[in-house]
Amino acid sequence: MTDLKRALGEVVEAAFAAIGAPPELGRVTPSDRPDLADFQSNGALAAAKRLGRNPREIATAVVEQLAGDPRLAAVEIAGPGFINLKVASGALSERANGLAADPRLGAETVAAPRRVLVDYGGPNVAKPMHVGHLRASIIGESIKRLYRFRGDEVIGDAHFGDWGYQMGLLIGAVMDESPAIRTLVEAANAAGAAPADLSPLEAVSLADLDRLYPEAAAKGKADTDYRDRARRITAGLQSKQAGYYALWERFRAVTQVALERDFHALGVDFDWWKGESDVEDLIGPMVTELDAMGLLVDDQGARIIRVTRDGDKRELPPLLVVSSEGSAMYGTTDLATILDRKRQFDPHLVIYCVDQRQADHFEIVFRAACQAGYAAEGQLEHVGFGTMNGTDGKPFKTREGGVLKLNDMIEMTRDKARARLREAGLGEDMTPEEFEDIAGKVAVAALKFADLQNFRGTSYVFDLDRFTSFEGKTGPYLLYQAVRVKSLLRRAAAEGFDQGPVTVAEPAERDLVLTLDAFDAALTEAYDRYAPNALAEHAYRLSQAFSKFYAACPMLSAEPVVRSSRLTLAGATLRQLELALDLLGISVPERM
RNA sequence: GCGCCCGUAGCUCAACCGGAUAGAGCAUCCGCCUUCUAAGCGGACGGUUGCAGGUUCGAGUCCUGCCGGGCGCGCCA
Repeated sequence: MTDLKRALGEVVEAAFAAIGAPPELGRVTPSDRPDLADFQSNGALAAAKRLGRNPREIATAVVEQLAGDPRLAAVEIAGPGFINLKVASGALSERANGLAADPRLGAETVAAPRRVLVDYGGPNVAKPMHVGHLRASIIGESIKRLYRFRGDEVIGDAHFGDWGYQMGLLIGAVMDESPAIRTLVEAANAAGAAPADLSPLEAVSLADLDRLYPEAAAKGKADTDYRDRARRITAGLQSKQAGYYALWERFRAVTQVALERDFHALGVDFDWWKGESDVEDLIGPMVTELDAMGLLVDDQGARIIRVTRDGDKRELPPLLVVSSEGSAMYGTTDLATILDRKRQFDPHLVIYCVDQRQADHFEIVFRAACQAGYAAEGQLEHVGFGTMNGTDGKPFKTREGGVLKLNDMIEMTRDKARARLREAGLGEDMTPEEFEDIAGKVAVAALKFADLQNFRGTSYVFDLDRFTSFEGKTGPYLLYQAVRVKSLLRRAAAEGFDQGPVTVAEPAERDLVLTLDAFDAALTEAYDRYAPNALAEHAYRLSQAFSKFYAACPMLSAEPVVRSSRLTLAGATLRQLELALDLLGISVPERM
């Protein structure tokens, strides 16, 4: 089912072709001047330049070709040669009926589905997630849902940071603190078998790890012996010594519980919980293979891959594959992960939803992967995002200056949502469970919509009061609109009112149908540019268009034919809005 | 030093291959609830798109320089 924009585009493109102009110039876009038209084509101006003719003359010739199209109520030339198209009400009604009958509400699927892997979230073992993980989770989840909805086969991978020197540091620190654990780990290492009784490990909590890690990291920097011990432990873990491994598994387990709680609270879930540890065994053979390909170069005692290319504006650092001390580096693991994913899933596209600051790192890794033949040019995409800042414009910190834990942020937002609901006098007739459910949904909507309404590349200011406001361009406003339609439809159903064929008559109805029609264009843009904000914008516009329609066009009290037409519009709006919100990772309660 | 990103209304942000009068929300002011959830709707106010040049019929968008801000620049991840 084609939207009006594209259907009209085809007609105008054909008209351009008919007069000997490049057809692609006939592209139709929503009008910049809604007072004059619904759609416009600017191509006559460009065609005039190419053909050396007068733009208005070309526009006139094109308009003649369009004459008689029943979908067009008016075709006019304005200004220097803009072609303005006004859609006939009949065509709008027909389009509305098509949308209402379409389970996808006008959304197309991609012509050639791909296998796509979305790498997002990026939690670390032993460290609670903090606000920095929020954007990756929100944006990544939305991109995953969007790609899947458009027909691609999509895997979301949390890509756990669960390996390396940091683990060695922590194992040492935990053993220092707990003699019981030290005894257990050392015994298991000596025995070469997993401990029979794991119960002493249960004392290890995420809070302990979170407390110990910064101390251990600091000590490791200052104290050479301490660092060397951590490295030995790391090596022991990597060779899977039973005691270290058992303790590490405990780290993973306690972390995952907290991560799942946070992700669940945000409505984020993954298909894969793979981590750096999963590719550990691949690294040795991969290095051998890279060496055999002749890609590895010895440099200052390390083994590197040079990735500079002709035309680079500056010299990009090489990929450090093996450090001078013989260990694999961050980029090595990333490269091995690319190889692993190729073997496991053979993706056409891997989307890395990671902070923009890692742009250079990914460029280096991607180039190396292409050189090694682990991926083709364009198959690896770093979808970077900006930072979330405090009201002072600097990266967000707590009042004490520390990093805010994600769980605390979610809790703060929930508190705010509860307070807002109570202020509005809502929830008094609800069970505590329902109230909590709604508060949770309002909080998630507030956080996610505040994030996703901005283009991902730009940084934005975190302002909880603004995000949780029920007024204006916020998540709670969108939920309110959706809930209002639900309430209306419930009443209509209770009265036994049916939905029926749409007849577009009022201006508010025209605008609503035109907005509904723009859904696929928003999805396409969001998909092509990895830009959920295009979809967020559409959801907001749809809500606004509906709200105007709601104010201008009474339903329950209207004549039966008008009523059934408007109820169909309301129903289609609700379904498209809920769908758009779902693709943003936002779910709508039944009532508020 | 080199490189990347950013600079749009008082504030927070948009702007679809370069198109008409640069749009929303908040804030401020004025209207609208005995009728479907007013968490809403209508209206007003608010701009030399950091500055200076250039390309173009046309520039927030492309190019050059400058000013201001953020970030990154091999043995952490």
